[in-house]
Amino acid sequence: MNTRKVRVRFAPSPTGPLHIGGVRTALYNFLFARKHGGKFILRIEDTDQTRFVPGAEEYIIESFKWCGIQFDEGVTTGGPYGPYRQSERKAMYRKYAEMLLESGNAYYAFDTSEELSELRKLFEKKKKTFTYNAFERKQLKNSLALSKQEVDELFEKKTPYVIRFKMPENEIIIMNDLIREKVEVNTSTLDDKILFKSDGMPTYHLANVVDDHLMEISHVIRGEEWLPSLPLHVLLYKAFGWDTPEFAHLPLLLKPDGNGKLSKRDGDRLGFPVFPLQWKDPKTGEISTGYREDGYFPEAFVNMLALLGWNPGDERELFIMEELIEAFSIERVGKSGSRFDPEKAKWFNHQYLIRKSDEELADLFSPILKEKGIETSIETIIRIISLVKERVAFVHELWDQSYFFFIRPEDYDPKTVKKRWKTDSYEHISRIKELLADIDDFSSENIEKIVKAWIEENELGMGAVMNALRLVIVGALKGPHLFSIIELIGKNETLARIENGLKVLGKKETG
RNA sequence: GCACCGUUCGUCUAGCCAGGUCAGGACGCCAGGUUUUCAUCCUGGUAACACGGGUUCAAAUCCCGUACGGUGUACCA
Repeated sequence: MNTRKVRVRFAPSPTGPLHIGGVRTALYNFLFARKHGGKFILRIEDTDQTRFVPGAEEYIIESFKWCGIQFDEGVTTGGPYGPYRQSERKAMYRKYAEMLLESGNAYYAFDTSEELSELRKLFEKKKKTFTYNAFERKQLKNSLALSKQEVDELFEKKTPYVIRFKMPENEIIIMNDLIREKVEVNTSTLDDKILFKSDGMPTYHLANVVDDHLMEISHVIRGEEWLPSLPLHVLLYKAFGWDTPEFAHLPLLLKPDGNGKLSKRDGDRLGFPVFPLQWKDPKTGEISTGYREDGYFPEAFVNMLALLGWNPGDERELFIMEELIEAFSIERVGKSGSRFDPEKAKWFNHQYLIRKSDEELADLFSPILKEKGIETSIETIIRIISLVKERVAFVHELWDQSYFFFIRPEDYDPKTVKKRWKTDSYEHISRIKELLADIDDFSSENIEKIVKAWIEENELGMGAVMNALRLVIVGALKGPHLFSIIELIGKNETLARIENGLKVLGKKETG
């Protein structure tokens, strides 16, 4: 490893919402930077004007803010290496392309996109692949094949041109990757990539290498989809005479089922988000849900992503950001793609939820209650949450576990009625009603003591009586400790519910 | 097609570099326990070294091949 100051970057293209794979790449960069006391930079790679999507950059920035991933330099914060948006750096790239032209590492090419795609089709018919390489470039329209006079003529006629990298022939390039170790490739299998487009913009390859150098990036940590262009990048550094940074190519996130990498479609199909935040497509108006909107805590989301492809080497699974920074190392990132598992994502959220204080959860749950038209004190909400929070993975699921604290049952689960409302249930519950009416200390413990004593005195089955009582109080056989519910809803409500239950359920005739 | 990368329970993974473990953990699933119910929780169980060769006393671990999968192959990033 080199001993340079650690400077890493995340360099998204603002072509849409950030996919969770991208978030993970950024996260690993962030963790790596923090771990080594380095800097983390956000650079926007918007060299393709045709694919620019309004709102995408803002979306990316907001996503990281939500995740707690902070940048030390970049479009948001500025910094000494700016500008951090490639469209604003446009003027400088040409110079670098020319340096390559002068050193003989690049050349002009005048072939049009149409001509090239014709060629590709032609080759395909012959079951071959067209590659713009050392062999083919001799018969194409470029400054290597054409005479100086022909080239000058083309320039005079203002013929559009691109600048291509002159890929050397039959050289073995040996590269090192922090995750994959040695990677070898023969340059003859590569092509003369375009570095500079006819619209005056650099392609990714040129802009990326130039900016990484200028911004003194020490480690390039990016997705595995870039591994095939690593030799080009290494050759580019060499052609410029620059030191190469260290490289680490992260494995991809795969679909939960079937083959291939995780895509937006999988989320729609299987019902889980693939984006951190909700995204509305500005063109179609289509809305894709996000982890934030689905009720995930950012800590849980980050924790889940961190463990997808990386592990600490011991058996810990729950990490807050500080702990991730402490434990992270690029060497412990796996080599193979990870299937995304929505079930485990929920489990992580559950873990974070049960660790939150009742007060904090109450603050989050209050607006949901308000929306349902429930008016109650925050103290009550806190007490209810303490009773039910272990049962849920998301704040919004709290309602399903607690609505009966607020709403008197109107109907009773028919299956339970059939099974638990027995011949003498009416009698028993009527007696309990009288019993409860006389209790002054309406605490869970006291009520429980009295009711249980009564059941024992009368030698009745605990299950039979308690289930019937639960049925009239809750409306179904579910929920936390029954006496806690009774205490919370209070004496008046309890008696009213029992009365209503008796009225609706009535006496069951012996059948 | 070609190039590169990869392959341990259904899933995330430990173990591989420095060969010797009943191949460990977590999610899920199943069973039992706890409980007045449901859920939680606890305990237990389920289940994997892609295949074939080699090297070796000994291979998940080292080597070779095959299969399968992924990515790339744009004037996209």
